[in-house]
Amino acid sequence: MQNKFFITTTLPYVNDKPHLGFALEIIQADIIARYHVLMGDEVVFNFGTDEHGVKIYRKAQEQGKDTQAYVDEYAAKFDALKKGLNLSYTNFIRTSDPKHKAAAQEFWKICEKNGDIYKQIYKVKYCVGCELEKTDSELLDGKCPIHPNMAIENIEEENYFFRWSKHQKPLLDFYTANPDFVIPDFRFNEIKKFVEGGLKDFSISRLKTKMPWGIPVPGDDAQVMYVWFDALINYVSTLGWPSDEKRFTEFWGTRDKRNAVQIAGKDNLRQQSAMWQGMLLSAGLPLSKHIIIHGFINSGGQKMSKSLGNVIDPFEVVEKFGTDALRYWVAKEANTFEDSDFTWDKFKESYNADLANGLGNLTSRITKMAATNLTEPVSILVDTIPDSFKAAIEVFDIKKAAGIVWAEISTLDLLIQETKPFALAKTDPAKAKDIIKNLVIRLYNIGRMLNPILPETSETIKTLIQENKFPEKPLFPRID
RNA sequence: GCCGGUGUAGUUCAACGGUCAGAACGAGGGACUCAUAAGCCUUAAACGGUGGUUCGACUCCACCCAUCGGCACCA
Repeated sequence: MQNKFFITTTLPYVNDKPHLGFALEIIQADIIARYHVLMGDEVVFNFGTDEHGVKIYRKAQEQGKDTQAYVDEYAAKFDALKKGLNLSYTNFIRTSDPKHKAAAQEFWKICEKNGDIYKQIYKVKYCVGCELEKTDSELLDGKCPIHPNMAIENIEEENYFFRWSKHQKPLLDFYTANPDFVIPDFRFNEIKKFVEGGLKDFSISRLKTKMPWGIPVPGDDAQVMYVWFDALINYVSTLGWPSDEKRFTEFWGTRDKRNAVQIAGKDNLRQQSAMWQGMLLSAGLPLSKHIIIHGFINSGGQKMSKSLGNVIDPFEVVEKFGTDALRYWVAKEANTFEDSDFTWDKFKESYNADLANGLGNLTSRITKMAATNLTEPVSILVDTIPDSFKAAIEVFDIKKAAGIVWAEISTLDLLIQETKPFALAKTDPAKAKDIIKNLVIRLYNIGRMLNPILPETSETIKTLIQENKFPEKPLFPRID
């Protein structure tokens, strides 16, 4: 039976255009998803947009737009990533989708029935100057840093709470029983420590009068769901839960065979690996299989920020150097689990070394020798992907997998140098042909390994080999 | 403040209680030419600091310095 594979990114919040950090996440997910397709699995790869919440509501009002029109516009921008980054996602879910809304309400009802949702007075600190609610961590000596001479008001409102505290023990037991639940391990330690420290129930609704843009709480017209509660449910609503039980079970898995792989940034560690899992426990659904946590991308050693002017736009990379150049950077140069640093200079250096001088040049020299010396295309009988490559991707270590591909590229360059087929062609054509055929086969296998990482380049290489042609133009021209 | 991580060549990363601490990129030199002045060979280049444990530490311990992250409602 065909293996089912499910992977999802987090849903970006639609208050800004896609940035390089999110491109990293979705390209990583895409590489993993494409790998599983290559291995013959049936894959659901989920992505979409998180469209509720007060920030979005305000932003739409600022721009004088209807909220739905505003989110439609942003959803389209994010969906454009598919083409720009050559993504293979199968599902694009929007939290404003009626099916998602219905799923969120059903999820709520189950949690409520199981005694995990209750009403309580919720105290919020409010800065009159900002006209915003503030958290303790945002305050300096109990005052708003922007308006230090204005008093912070304490507002009380009645909200629904989720009984997270009840699930502390089950969560910890689950963590212990599944030592590879969160990847990498240092993030797992972080969340374990956090949960061990005790879980405080969190608020999962807001007054509709204050925040009209949200999913109505079942049975209470005065309240809407807080975005977190609503948004996390997309991971199951995208699979048709609760109505399509078969599909849900196949891809999300069961308690005995959990199947859902989630990828998220380090700022999402808690939400994905503790809050969401607590919600799943409450709803009686299987937990996720893996939560993969990636780092952030800095630029020149500093956080990207508009004021520093060091923000890197992923589309600019794509426009200048192509989609595969960006995908290459994410896979081979960026750290898979730790923070990474992007600068144009370093990008160009590695592009020249690995894509122009490495992969591109190797493809040219081998296909040129093949086209010159072989009368017909080499027939590829077996497709071989090294076990080490498979092992790396199966533990989501994309950078390691990419390293294996580039090690093979170096090996072939060296092999050409040592066996000199270009010289042998003049003295011993038969032997030269054998060597060239072998090089072509090994190049083909590089192309196959590149299928998940650089889909377009992979296809180009395979086509050149199948047609016994060489590239008219360099695959990756050098950058000066 | 509390907890945790990190600190190795110009840069990004490895490794190990004990042969000259590895690699890649970058830099210098060389021979070649199938290829995108690419590839190959080659040279130079590093263990944050102070003590301690040990026959012996980059690797273990203590302290110091530097740096990063977490410490709950921030999507």
